[in-house]
Amino acid sequence: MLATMRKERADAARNRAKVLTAAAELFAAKDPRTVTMDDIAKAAGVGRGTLYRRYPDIASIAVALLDEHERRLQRDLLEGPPPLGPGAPPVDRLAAFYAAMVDLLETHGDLALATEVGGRRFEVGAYRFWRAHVLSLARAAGIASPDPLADILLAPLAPDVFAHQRGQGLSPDQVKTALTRLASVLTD
Amino acid sequence: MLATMRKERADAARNRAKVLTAAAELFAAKDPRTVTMDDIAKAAGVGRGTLYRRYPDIASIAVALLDEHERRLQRDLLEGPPPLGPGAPPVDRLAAFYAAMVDLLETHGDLALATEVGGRRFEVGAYRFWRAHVLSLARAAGIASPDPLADILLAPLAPDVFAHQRGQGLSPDQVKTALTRLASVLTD
DNA sequence: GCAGTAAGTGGTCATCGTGTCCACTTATCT
DNA sequence: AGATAAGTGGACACGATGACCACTTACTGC
Repeated sequence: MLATMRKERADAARNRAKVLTAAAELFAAKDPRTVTMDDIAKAAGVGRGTLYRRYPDIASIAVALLDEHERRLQRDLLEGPPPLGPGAPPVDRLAAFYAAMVDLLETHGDLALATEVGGRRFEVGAYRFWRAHVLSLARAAGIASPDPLADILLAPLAPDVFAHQRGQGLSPDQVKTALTRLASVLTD
Repeated sequence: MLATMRKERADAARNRAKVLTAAAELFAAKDPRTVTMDDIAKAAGVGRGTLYRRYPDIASIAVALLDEHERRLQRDLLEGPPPLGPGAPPVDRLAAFYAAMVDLLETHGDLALATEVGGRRFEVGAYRFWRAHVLSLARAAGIASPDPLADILLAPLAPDVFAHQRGQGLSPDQVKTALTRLASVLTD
């Protein structure tokens, strides 16, 4: 019952790669929220059916592209060196997390925006991970009821918020500084 | 040049009212983000063209409905009694603003969600007002560069964030408490 | 009152994106 | 080589958008 699983067909793997690179280029080229399934299919040179076989919607494609970058950060948060990883005070760890997320948004903000279509932001796995992390930091800081605070502390990292700030002429460093101040709510 | 302006026709005013009440009911009845122009036109008993004459999109209708409620809060912020209005310390004013916004979201969250379609959240007039208010509070608190902080402090009030928190079982009071803690970043 | 006029009305139309479906092709296993 | 299931891609139906325009109606100045 475990030997019956065929490995992925070679042409399927090739198409998967073509789809992902084509999608990445499209997301980077124009407003990610206006990219359509048809655009990606055409750019990748595959049919729409092929696209829908693996990805139910645009957001899934963007999530697949973001995945590897997010995984690295997630690993660093769990077992990397302080202040990102364990060992530093909660306030510093939160500030470090904020800074890392700003870097992530700065380099892959287009993908992050694309994952937002349909308003599924809170349902993707990554959000739950970030939330669990912030929640544990808040607990470690001795916050009484940290649950409502977790979503509040994550809200400023919403892709559209960051994009808006960048569009207003704010630099990533300015945002990082402001977020570091925000992290101080874990003091007391 | 001022006598040449005709007043609004009686039937137009009647239709405007029919549209607004019908839209309010629809937004309250189902997920506001799934309400369509056709739905509203049908429910109001008018044609689609009539709808588009005054409102370019769904968000405009929701904005029109939210407007009066938001205006009252805006007036209180500018000239109401403390701690909402002038007179109290910035931290307390921010906390009071947060509490008032939670109440607004609790009673009219459906409209707030409807104004978000198309991702125009930062372009509507209300956002600029809230931002200017928070900005002035941050300045009054002696924050060095308050501009990046303003958007960050407003992010937790995004309609979808609040809706998500409510959906997770959090009560308005819990959210208010957490936001009050957040307001303490204006201390120092 | 009574035209004249412009605002208002409502249905139709073209367009676009979505997601499903299915007949056909092709890689992989035996 | 033949069987089999995975994979492919184009066609299709559907739903929503927003523009368009011929018709109607309420206000205007005479």
